[in-house]
Amino acid sequence: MAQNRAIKPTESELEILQVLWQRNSATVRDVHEDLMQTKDVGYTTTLKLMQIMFEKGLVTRDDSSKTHIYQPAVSRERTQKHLVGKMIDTLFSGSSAQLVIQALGNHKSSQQELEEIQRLLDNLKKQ
Amino acid sequence: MAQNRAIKPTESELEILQVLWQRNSATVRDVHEDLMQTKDVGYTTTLKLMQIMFEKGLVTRDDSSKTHIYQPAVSRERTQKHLVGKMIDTLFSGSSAQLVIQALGNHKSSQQELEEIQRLLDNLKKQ
DNA sequence: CCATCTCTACGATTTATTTCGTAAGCTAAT
DNA sequence: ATTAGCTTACGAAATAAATCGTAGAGATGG
Repeated sequence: MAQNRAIKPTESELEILQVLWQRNSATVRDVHEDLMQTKDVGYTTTLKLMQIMFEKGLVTRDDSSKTHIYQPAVSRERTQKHLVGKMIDTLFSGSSAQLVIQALGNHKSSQQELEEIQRLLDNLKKQ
Repeated sequence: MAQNRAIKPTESELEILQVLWQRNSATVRDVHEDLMQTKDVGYTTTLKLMQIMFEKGLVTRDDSSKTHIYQPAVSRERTQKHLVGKMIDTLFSGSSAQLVIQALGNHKSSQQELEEIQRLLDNLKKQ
């Protein structure tokens, strides 16, 4: 069981995890350059955050070479599940359908994605 | 345009807004007692938070009588929209469909809600 | 009138989060 | 070997959020 901490990355940590999930593994510089495309922050800030994340167990790292290589230690799915659940609770009074409606209504999806949702919906309706 | 601040309630503020949205208007004590059902926190903490929210413009209040009466100043819908949008960005790489799938998959909805989603989906597919 | 209760205001403290400067160690190129 | 360029470690400051204690005002019931 061990690492069963509550998954609660902060905003900034989430941004970093986002990058790590995408690249699967990355150095501090990789992450930092990625982040710099959207926000302006010092290199050591990114470094520090990633060190803290390591301490918290949010990421693992390979420090066998001078430049450490980081990987996410929490899965994207589990984190999504956790945060979506929380949002449903605190913002949608527990109704996942309301969240779905909100998400579908205000943000466009491709035809293909809509099909995927349709299939899922068909399944749920059968049960 | 005036009050076009970024809507960014903190965790605790969101809990309070939740209560206010539900009741439409409430005193600090009302809110506090509601919150106490799930968390344990001092009365003055709730008071202070609500005062801060007032300063930020997240709530309005009627202070014509000694016991002030608060109301939400931001709509539930707009707040939902904002936060859902942010979540889609930072946690689902911009794919609202992924969020929908996550929400539908992990949290049960009533048959009726599924129908509502179906209708919405039909509409979207037509366009 | 007085004690008690409930409110608000407000300052202070604590805790969490983000940010960055500086130092020191490697490595590669001069 | 010296310098320039990266890298990590680490402490500390700045900012944000949450929590609470205390004081004082207004009402209420004895």
